[in-house]
Amino acid sequence: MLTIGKLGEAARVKVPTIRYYEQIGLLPEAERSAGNQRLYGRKAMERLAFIRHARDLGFTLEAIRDLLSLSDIPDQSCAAADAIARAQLAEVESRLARLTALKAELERMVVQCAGGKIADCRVIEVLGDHSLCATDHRHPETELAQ
Amino acid sequence: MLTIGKLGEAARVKVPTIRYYEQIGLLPEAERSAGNQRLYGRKAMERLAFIRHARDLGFTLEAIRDLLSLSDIPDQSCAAADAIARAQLAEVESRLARLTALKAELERMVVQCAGGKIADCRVIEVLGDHSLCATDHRHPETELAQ
DNA sequence: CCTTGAAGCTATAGTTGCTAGAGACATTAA
DNA sequence: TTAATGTCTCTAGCAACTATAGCTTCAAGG
Ligand SMILES: [Zn+2]
Ligand SMILES: [Zn+2]
Ligand SMILES: [Zn+2]
Ligand SMILES: [Zn+2]
Repeated sequence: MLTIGKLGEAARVKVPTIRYYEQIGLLPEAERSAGNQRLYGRKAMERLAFIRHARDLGFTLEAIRDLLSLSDIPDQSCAAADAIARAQLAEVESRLARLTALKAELERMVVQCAGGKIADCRVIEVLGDHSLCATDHRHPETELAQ
Repeated sequence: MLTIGKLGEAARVKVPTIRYYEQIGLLPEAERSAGNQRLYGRKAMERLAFIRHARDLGFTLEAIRDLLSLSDIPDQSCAAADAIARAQLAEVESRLARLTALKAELERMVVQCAGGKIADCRVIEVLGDHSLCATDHRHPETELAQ
């Protein structure tokens, strides 16, 4: 059995994050030692590794919650799990598209500035006027974090 | 003079967001009508458009605050502004690199799954074991939102 | 002139996914 | 034994908004 610190080390997850996952019900309540400290076995370790890996791949905690529920029913079809992964892929692709446009605009701005005074700075100028942009990079609707 | 609603419409910024920007000091306190409602002129409009455009390009509010301060001193060198833009470009490039790796892993997962039962699902399997991944896509350090 | 509905006001709390602190108890090594 | 580290709970904070509640103000129609 591992203490929370050892578990965090093993899974490369910070201790408060583990407690947070327990608090929101993503990890089950841990066993406790005589002195009330959390103790973890191999199952908890695997579950945490799954969460960590899915987070590294950009899945939200909600998606991970669903994936974990699904993974508990081995006999069921994996269509739902695959759908979550495909949705995540689509999300990543849309962010990629957006970031690619941003990169182009930022490069243009930076390259075009001759580096004189603020009054003539192309960076400031472009930021004040989207019509100087080459692409329409604007926020389409709600695109969230990561 | 525009009411907050008209300003928001014109700049495509939601009304509560405008009030929020004022609250955090990104926009100056607006003039008020006899009935205590905010009124905006062309200068406020331009400032808000600048903020909105910079946000669309992924700049943080902190960076925008600095850019706005700089833009108020037309005689000074634009080196600092250019540096902020270059830092933002670097940030976008690093996010792009990470997302590109994520996309590859997600595609691999989704393609490899034959679509049977959860017990045999490649998506679930890979999420549980990073060593099945082709690249090291893991969170390097602190990479923030957008 | 009056009413109704939309738009505005303030203040507070919620979102996501953590992270940081305070103050108390537990465990471990010297 | 004592000091250092680890763990406990609870609360608050981060970015950048968004949503709600309960009010006041305004513009248009009858
Ligand atoms: Zn410049
Ligand atoms: Zn633009
Ligand atoms: Zn599958
Ligand atoms: Zn992996």
